[in-house]
Amino acid sequence: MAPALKPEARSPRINDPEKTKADILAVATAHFAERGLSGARVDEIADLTNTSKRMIYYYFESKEGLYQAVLERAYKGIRRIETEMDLEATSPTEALTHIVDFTFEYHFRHPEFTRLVAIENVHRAQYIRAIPGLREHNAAVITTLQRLLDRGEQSGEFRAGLGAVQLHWMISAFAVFNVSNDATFSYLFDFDGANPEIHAQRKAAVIDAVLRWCRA
Amino acid sequence: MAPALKPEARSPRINDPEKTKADILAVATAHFAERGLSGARVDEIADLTNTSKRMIYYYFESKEGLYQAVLERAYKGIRRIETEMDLEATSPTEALTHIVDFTFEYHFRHPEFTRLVAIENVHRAQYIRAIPGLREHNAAVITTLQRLLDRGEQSGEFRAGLGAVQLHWMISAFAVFNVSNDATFSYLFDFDGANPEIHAQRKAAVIDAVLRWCRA
Amino acid sequence: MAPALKPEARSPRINDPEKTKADILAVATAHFAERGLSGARVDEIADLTNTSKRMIYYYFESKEGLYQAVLERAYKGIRRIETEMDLEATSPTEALTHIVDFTFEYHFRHPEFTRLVAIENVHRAQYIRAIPGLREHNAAVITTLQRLLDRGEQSGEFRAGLGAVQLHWMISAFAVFNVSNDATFSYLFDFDGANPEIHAQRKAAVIDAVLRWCRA
Amino acid sequence: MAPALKPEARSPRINDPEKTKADILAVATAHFAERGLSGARVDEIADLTNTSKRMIYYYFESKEGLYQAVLERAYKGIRRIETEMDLEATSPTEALTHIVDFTFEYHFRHPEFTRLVAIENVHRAQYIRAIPGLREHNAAVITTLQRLLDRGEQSGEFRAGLGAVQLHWMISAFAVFNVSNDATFSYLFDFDGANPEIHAQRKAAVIDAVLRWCRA
DNA sequence: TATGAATGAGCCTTCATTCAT
DNA sequence: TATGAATGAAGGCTCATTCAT
Repeated sequence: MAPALKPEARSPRINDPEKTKADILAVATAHFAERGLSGARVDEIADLTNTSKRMIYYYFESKEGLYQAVLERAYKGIRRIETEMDLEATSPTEALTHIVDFTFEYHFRHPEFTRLVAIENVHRAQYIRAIPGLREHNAAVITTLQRLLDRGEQSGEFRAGLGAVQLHWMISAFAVFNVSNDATFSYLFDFDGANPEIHAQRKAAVIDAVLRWCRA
Repeated sequence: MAPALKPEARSPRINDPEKTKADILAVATAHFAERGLSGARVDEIADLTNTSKRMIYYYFESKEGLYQAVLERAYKGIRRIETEMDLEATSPTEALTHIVDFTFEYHFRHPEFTRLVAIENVHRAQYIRAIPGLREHNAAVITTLQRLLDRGEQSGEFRAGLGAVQLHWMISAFAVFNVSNDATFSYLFDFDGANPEIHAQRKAAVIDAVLRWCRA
Repeated sequence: MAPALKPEARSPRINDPEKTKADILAVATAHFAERGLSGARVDEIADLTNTSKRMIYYYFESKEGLYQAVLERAYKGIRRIETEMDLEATSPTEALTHIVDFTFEYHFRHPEFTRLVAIENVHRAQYIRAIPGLREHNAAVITTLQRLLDRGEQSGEFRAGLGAVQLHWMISAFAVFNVSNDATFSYLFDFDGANPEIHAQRKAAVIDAVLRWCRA
Repeated sequence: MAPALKPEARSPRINDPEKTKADILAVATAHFAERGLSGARVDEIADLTNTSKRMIYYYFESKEGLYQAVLERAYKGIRRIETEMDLEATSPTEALTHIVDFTFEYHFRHPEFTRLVAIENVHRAQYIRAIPGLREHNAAVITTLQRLLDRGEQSGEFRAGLGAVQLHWMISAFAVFNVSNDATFSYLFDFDGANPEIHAQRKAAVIDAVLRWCRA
């Protein structure tokens, strides 16, 4: 009988489910963000992982299951941070400035998230529908903004009749487009969004635009 | 015995290169916009065509060649119409309103174009680089906007120091995001961008935001 | 009605059957010799031709028909020159030297012919069987050699019992192997057969070997 | 109801990498030798195998990768046997006789090897360049022959000034040509190399020719 | 829990050849 | 005689997934 190989001689064996899953998710997030759902390759993801391809199927059942898990984790990221913002302490204008700044920066610093959202839109939001609790959370964002608009209206800083959803839409448009369309835009207009100076200018313009839209 | 099929009933033999190419391009545009580059299937495109799969390779050499041709045609569409706008005849404010309105509507009515741009961004603008003359045209858009900003500054309607590229960026952000992220946004916020009323409101808000950003 | 294009404006039109065929054959010879029968591409041959692909089928019926025509022309080349040799005028040893020298040089200077023969052997001599009169000619070569061996035996220069076919086989082995296996041999032994000095030495060795084999 | 197939009756699942690879290599060797690189069909090879086409790509990556592996294995065959010859024990003449005989027979009994070499030459030795250690081994053959020539010169059996590479070239020419050009030669001269009597005669002539060339 | 081996279905592409003019 | 357009069949290769251990 052939003697069994010593564990040390074999490829690293993790044997910690949570770690294994986290490892796969991290790799898959980068890969899906880079290549899209159909462009991604399960083999490539597995190769970049500390585990084998089989484990992907063991934990996530299918390529699409993995993609869904990736989406879920990505949305959890922005959710967690959003809820940490303290907006009540400052003036409405300051709070709004903070929100726009934060949103813009978050997308800029998490391009994988922004790209995943773009990819998910190519698939007509087919997969986020399976993520539980997602809509509920986002309702919370709207509530927050509505409260802010109300406060601003009362203080006389903001004009009346503004919709919280429309405001969120506007802020999102800027934050998302900045990342998701940077490739074509910076190519077509020699206007590199990754350049720190341009980034700062653009963010200032965006904050300015939102404030002007809200101001009384 | 089965009677011989009439020529018209058989798989049509076109023998008109332009027609054949146009047919393929039309089908491919819809298909790529729907599925993305990697998600698209050459077989499916061919099946929806009046010709065979072989002709796709005859005229476009590869799946990517076809995709590039689709992109080129799509960009030509918005280019042609843009150059037809007469902006000199009206006041700066009216002209700007017209531009924003038009851009917003164009993307809304040509979701395939907008989706193709999103898809191309997933691929880091890799394929539009091969389209000749694209950047030159877009430089023209900037020139047009700059002239408009200048006129507005002289007439006292617009404030000084605004950048034409930044303005174009802003308008594009709204027009593109409105279509490309509609799936996730309308799902998450029950806010259907295809609804005519919502569409009108949103367009008004967008025009408003741009004008307020420019106004002196 | 669209006016007909002037002849000058179109791609060169030969309209001389013999010239067209010769053009195709020349291109095809080089191509088949380079790539083999299955490796050759009708499209590539057509592209290198002054005519169109359709003409290949018009004159040669099929890829294999063209290949056969190429083989036939190649064999005609060596046949014509062989019959021009005057071997009767000189001594048997001189005549044999001349034959070996000539055969060795002919193959060396017509590598396409030698390569075509190698390719035809890969196909188990399947296509030369269709060339009329080929075997008859080669019988002539044997007759010539037999006469030479007889003369040599009578003059006492050559030993008795040598077979003309075996002699031809030997000479052919050297002449053919020198070209057809040069690629592997020169790679494996750093022994470039195309180098003039090596070529001369090798030819001398070959002539020497044949003469020693025949000598009484 | 149809009874379930016994495992043995189903498409065999080997699960033994070495066996699977060996199976593929054996089939592919015969197929490539028969059809050439471009003429070979991966599907056909797969069909003759105990595994599926997919496994060919699993182990050999591509058709060319398989072809390379086939070449490597074929060259290893002749290498192994060559090194087993004991040449030091006998007289130079006997040793040389043995080498020529052995080489001639080896090629004759392994026509696939000889044909593969011919095919590789059609491809200008493009693929053997990737086989590691091949040239080093062949250098060994030359060393062996040189030692033999030296011994023969000292014993007075061989003449001086003979080159080992040229000697190897000559022996190879006979051994290779005998197989690789048998199809055309035996067709053209009604001289079937596979006939045992002719084979024996020819081998004798070849040994004779080589010895006469070397003899003092 | 973990893995290397194995696979069927299907994808992109190419090829020799023919049709319409 | 000549040509560009068109094509069915097949070829090489890849993919997500499952099996045996």
